[in-house]
Order: sequence, then C-alpha cells, then structure tokens
Amino acid sequence: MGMTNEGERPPGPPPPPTGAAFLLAQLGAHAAELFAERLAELDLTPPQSGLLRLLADSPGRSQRELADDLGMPPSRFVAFADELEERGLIERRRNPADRRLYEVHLTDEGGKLLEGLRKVGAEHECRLTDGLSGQERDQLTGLLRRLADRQGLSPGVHPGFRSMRTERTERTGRRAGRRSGR
Amino acid sequence: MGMTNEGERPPGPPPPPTGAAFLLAQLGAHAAELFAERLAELDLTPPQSGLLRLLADSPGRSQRELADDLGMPPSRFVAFADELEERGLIERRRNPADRRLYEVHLTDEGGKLLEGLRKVGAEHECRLTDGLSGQERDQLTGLLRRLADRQGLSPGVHPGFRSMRTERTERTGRRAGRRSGR
DNA sequence: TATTGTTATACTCTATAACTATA
DNA sequence: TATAGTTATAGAGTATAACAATA
Repeated sequence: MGMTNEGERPPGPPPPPTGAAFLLAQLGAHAAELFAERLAELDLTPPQSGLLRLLADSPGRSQRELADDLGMPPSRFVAFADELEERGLIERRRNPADRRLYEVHLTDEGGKLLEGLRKVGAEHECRLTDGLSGQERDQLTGLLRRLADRQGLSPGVHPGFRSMRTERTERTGRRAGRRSGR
Repeated sequence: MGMTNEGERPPGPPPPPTGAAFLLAQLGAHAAELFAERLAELDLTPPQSGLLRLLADSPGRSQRELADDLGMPPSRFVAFADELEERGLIERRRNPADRRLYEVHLTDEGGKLLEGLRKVGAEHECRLTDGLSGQERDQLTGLLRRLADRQGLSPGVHPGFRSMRTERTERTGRRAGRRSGR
C-alpha cells in the first residue's frame, strides 16, 4: 500500500507512440549491432573497419592524426594498430623527414579486405532498408542527411567509436614483440 | 617503396555518399549522446531513465524480470537499483505471496522525476528533428517506424542499454549498506 | 531441486601518466 | 622545450560463479 501509484497509469497523456528521436536511437543501435555482426565474419570490429577505410581515403598519415580521427587516445591506438599490423593488413613506415612519425598505410592484403568490406556494407544497407521502395529509400536517406547536416555531423565519422570494443574478443596469445628501435 | 597504394584512391567507385544505414548509426549514436546529456541534468543515465519508464508502465514486477527487460544480468541490477533506491526514486517491497521476490515500485519522488523526464524527452525530440517541417517529421517517423517493425524491434526497448554506463560517474562514496535480512 | 536476490572474484578495457627518441 | 610513439599502471565496469533464503 503506501502512497505511490498502485497499478493504474498516472493521469496525463499516454507515452507517445515512440517519436522520431527514440526510433533513431533504437534503429541506430540496431544498425550498428547488425553491422558489427557482419564485420565479425571478416574478423573485424567497427573501429578496425573505420581505420581501414580511413587509410584507403588518405594513406600515410601519422598515428596521432588517425587516433584523433577515430576518437581514441594515442596510447590506445598503439595496440589497436599492432594487431592489424600483425595480421598484415596495415603497415607502419618511418617518415624519413621527421623520424618521430610513422606513416600508416594499407597493405595489399588490407586493400583486398577493404573490398570485402565494401560488399558487406552494401549488403548491410540492403538488409536494413528492406521493405522500402527505391523512392522511399531515397526519401529516407535525404531526410537523414538533412538531419545529420543540421546536427553538424561530419560525413563518414562515427561518434560511437569512442565507446566501442576495439578488438575482437578471444585474443588468445599476447602481442608479438615488434620492437626494433628500443 | 612497397607495392601498396601510394596516394591515389584505388580504382572502382568512390565511397558512396553515405547510405541510409550509416546515417542511421551515426544519427542514432548522436541522438543517444544528446539525450544522455539532457538526462545528466536530472542526474540520470539512459538505463536509469529506462527503468523509471518501465516502472511507470508496469509497476511491481520482480528484479529479474526488469533486469531481463533492460538486458542486464540480475547481479548487475542489484547495485543499479540500490542507487535509485538510496535516492528515493524507487522502492522495493517484499512480495508476501512469494517472499523470494521484491516488487519494484516508483516512489512519489520518482514519479515527479518522471515528469521532468517526459519534458526532456519532448525537448530532445524537437531539437533533433529541428529543420524539418511538420509534414516531413511525420514522414520520417513513419518510415522509421516501418523499418523498426520490419527489423523486429520491440517498441520502447533500447537494445543499446546492454553496453551502456549504468551509473553516473563521480560516485564518491561507497553504497550505504541497506541489508536487513542477512 | 529450482529460483530470487545477493555478494565475491577475476577479468577486460580504459585513461593517465610516465618515458624514449626525435625535433 | 615540444611532440610522436610507446609502455606501465591503476582504476572502473563487467560477467561469472558462488551463496543464502525461500519455494
């Protein structure tokens, strides 16, 4: 008993039948989750795929720049890049002009994986917009793009990387020592 | 040096101008982030607000049921509920019929906070769909709802709670012991 | 024996702050 | 002195697995 609501809903309007904001958050999380599942088939996490795409667009940048773009501290970027380098997907090259810097590049194998990544992305797009006509899909994309613009979201950068698992689970062995200049 | 791409983009179509799937993930993360900021003004996290709303809709359910709905293990739910109970927002009542169960209820204060929560939600909705006409907003909401339906997303449940900070940071003191039947 | 609530533990992930080498 | 990269460490957050009480 007590003086709190006992079973009936309190007076006032019923909860709105789910507005656009909530639907966006819900669908966005769902889209990210689904995409992560597809990426797992390529043994990639979303941040890893983000780096690969970044390197395809602008190769040779420094680790710090890339870490900034991905929204992670440079210290975290090291192990993050280590794993991809061990797998032969990316490559560090000393910058001769400024020997403090590493230029990070995609390897040939990394480039090939990027192709698979594009395919996964396209399939994901289809799966997610399933049930919409071509016209409706365009309509939706247009509205979303306007919202993203209005909200100041830079195209192609996913803010959620900040709080995302950076490595695939089940990393059995420790990182192989790759130190040279120490 | 090396046989990898040296600066030009590889052949093939340029990256698509950001499809609907990516925009959804991006906007969804943005919406969640923005909402979390507004929630912080009420000293609430998204999962906490989720529980409050859950309790408003169906009071008196057991901790296990609620934990399941929120997508967290029951063990985690304990501390989660402890904090809200200490703050006087929710209340545990023994179920006399089955003394293993606690009925979880909203307190009066919790109900009052829920009002503020509704207001924040409405403002958030406006802020996020800013720049759209009323007709466009309806259009967008309709499309999103159809997608959510098609994807099998239950209305009102946010899958992202699973991987979300459950408590507000800067908890200075430890939890006050509230044990009685031990 | 099964289930709810709870606690304890061990583990993962993270940021922070040092430290090295280059500039 | 400042900056890129790196390592070490300490802290937060988590799931898992025990445990107690009740059924």
